[in-house]
Amino acid sequence: MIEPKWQRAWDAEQTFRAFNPGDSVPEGHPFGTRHSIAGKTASAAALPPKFYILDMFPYPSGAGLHVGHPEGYTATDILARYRRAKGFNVLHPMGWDSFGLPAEQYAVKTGQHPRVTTEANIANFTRQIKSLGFSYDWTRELATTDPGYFRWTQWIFLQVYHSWFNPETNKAESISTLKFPADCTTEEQRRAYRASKRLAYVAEQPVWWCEGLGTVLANEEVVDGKSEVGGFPVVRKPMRQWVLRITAFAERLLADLNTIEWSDSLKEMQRNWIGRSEGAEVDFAIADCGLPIADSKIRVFTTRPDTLFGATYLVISPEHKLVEQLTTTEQRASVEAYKTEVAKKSDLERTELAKEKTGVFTGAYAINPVNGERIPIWIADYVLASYGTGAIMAVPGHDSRDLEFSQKFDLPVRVVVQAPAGKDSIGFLDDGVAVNSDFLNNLPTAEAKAKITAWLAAKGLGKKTINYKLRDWLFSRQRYWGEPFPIVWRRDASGQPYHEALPESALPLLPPALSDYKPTASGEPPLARAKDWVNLPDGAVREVNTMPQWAGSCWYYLRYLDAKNGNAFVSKEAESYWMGSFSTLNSQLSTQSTPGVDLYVGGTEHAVLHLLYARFWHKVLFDLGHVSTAEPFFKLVNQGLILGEDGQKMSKSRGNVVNPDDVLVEFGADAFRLYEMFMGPLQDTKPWNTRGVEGVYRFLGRVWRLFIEEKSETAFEQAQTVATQPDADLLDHLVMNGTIGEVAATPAQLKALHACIKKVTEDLDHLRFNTAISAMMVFVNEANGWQSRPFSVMRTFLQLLAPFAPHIVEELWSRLHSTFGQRAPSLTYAAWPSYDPALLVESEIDIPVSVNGKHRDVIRVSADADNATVEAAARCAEKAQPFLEGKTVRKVIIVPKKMVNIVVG
RNA sequence: GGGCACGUGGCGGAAUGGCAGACGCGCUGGACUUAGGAUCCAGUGGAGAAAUCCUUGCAGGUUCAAGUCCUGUCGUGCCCA
Repeated sequence: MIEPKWQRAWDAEQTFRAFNPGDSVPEGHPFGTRHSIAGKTASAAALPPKFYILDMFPYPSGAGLHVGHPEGYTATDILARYRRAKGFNVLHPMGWDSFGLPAEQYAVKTGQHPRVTTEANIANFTRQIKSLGFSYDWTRELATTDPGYFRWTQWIFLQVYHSWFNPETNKAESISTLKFPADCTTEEQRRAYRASKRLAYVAEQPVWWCEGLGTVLANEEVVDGKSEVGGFPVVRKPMRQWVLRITAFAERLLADLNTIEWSDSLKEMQRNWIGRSEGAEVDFAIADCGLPIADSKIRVFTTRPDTLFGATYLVISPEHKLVEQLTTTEQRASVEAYKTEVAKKSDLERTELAKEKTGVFTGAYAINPVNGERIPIWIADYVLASYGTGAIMAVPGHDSRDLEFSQKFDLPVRVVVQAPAGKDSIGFLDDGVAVNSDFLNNLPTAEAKAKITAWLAAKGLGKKTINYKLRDWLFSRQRYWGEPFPIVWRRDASGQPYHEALPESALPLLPPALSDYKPTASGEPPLARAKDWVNLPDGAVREVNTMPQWAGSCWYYLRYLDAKNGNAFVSKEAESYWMGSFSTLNSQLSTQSTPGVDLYVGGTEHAVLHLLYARFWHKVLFDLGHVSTAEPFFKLVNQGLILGEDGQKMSKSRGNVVNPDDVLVEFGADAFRLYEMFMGPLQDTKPWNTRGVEGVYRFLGRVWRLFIEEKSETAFEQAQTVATQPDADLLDHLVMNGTIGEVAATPAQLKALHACIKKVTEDLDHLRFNTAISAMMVFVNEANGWQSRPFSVMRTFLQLLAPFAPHIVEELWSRLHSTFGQRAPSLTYAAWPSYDPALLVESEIDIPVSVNGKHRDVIRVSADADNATVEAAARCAEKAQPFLEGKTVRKVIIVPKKMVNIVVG
């Protein structure tokens, strides 16, 4: 009853609305009152420092919220409320990542438009989230499926499309700054040249093709080489796809990790994903054996050019473009058979899961450039076409995969790196000393690398190269429920197709209405079914792929800044206020705002892809001058997973899923929030325990009874039982606890309060919610024993609890003030209490006494006692005597106010 | 196989190198009560009657002092191969 009452009050007042520069603040809004701008237009200078605290927005699934979602949301909500009380202008928004596969699959099955499903799910999520009392500014709510939103997703795609990466400036620039090479003279050539340089380009990329279903499948739809639906075989097949040139930004994505406050493990994951490795490209000539390409070369990438003398064969990927020409007549059949086999496997199966190496000899030979040796060329699936040059030199002596392969196929192994004494040189992977390597002999690995690289470069046989594991971003999907590309295809004079961007005025480009959401029989995406939509009157044909779900989530944090803007994805003023560097105004505040999103909280499942893609788009927007920071998220925290009561991951099949709705019915939102935070550190994985909820529920009960007379509580409950429906008037039965009065606080009471203020404040600054709550429990346990409870002390305590349990505190706060004839000020914008260190000082302190490091006794001394006094007291400590008798004191260590250690011999 | 993180009561978890186990759950006893699965009070790492001894996965090391720092080892989790 209390919770809906206050949720309605917050809604009516728009308590948590964040104001942009230029907004007019309504008369009487508590934020305006606090900062003296009520009834005025808020200029950036008049607004207090900003604090942007962001949750990863959810995909509104049909299953509704589970207890994992609100963990992060509760943490951010507590911090948002805390920051408001500290005087910041807090931006704390929520929205929906609403494009996605489940709604589309449901549409395929039932014919129901995904928008209908999506809207119903959003309504359910909204209800659930609102019932938890989170202080979101709902005026900024957004959904990626809203045309007013994806219009700008499409617009940003056009910015990417119209840009190229200039290696000289190391930045994205407008395609108009791209200079054409001299031999680009015709319009067709220039168009093709630009197309080859754009940040959004078209390429043939391997995708899962399922003949049985006549469609392309996503990775997660393929299980054990078969389609998840129907169990039909699938193969990898190259298809025309849109790709974004994220690899051009690899170096900056790597370097700028050093400018942001993310956990080390998260940064490490991003670094691993980008996978920078320094090495060399080396050209191997193909030995003349009657093949038509005797003058061609095979270029390999290696991180260990120093082992070149140990290369005893080459391996190229089965998809390598020279395979066809290299294969001899005798080997053709086995090579073809192998290629068919490999086409069924994913990259993961080929590299990580492969227990046994497979491969086939092509029949061809290459020449090792350092020693002229003829070495065989094999194809094997452990070499991927997409990494490096799609070919490697195999050094079985010093590479574990090459070693395995050579053992299986009986290929020669040569040691070229000497392992330190005691270790076997065969299979030695670390740095050592070069041997059997002619002019590299006796050089340590690092020097050998440098020397051979220089040697290769001088001879024109190779060069130093930096390679990244990061691939360009495959950006098109063969789906209905995603953003259509604002792109059309035309044909030039010679009949060659080319792509062209739609003008901005054509946005938003809406998907066509369909009655059937399946891909077409010929394997084209569902959009191809809408012939009227696809074929334009002037003969142009629309792109029928759609964007991936990542597109909408790549920039949503920017749209929140100015969610209703119809003229721009975000206004300059809003962007620079919320994302820009902190202002020097209001410098009296100890904690400054940071550039970008001040705090971003979400699960680890997005540690790589979402965060990398969003950083990439942000950098493009930054280069093009649309945003003012190079990085979007300054500080990022991953909340830990919440497991089921059985300690297992929550899942429907295990039947251990906890539904927040059920917990709310029994214990209420405040207890739920409090428990989510009390379970343990935010970042840790921890199991749910319903008994624990009862614990914090009892705590809230104790808080309630500190303030409310127990007899009136009983009267209220009886009236409630009689009442036919919940009625807020019943709350009038409640009477304030008579122990609370406007009396002076005793030193002990002040000390309890100020110790609590100190602990809660410091813990909130470090995201230590669990210990903050325990500090409040300590306070309540103590206040429970007080005969007289001063109004001022109890009032301040409520402020500390308010961010955690806002509903019950609002109720107590308003009752407390009205009981003492005061009008309750806004709890949300009441200034956060500060503590007085002087009140925490003890006149006498307990100091532990150890003998030889073992704890023996505790002495009580005056807090300002000097070392000599403390030592004298320690030597007399009763329980220490048996350990001192008959011994010589060699040394006495005194850490002032901490401890005494007597060393005896 | 490599990298990173983490191992503390029956459980979740606290501890700037300085009294290990805060706070909560559970458990034990008591009070109040028609009732207690409400509330309040007391106790609760292990052994022991007690003094006292033992105790932070295991084995070493540094230090006056180690859950905390270092080395090795075992186990768990995550990421990468």
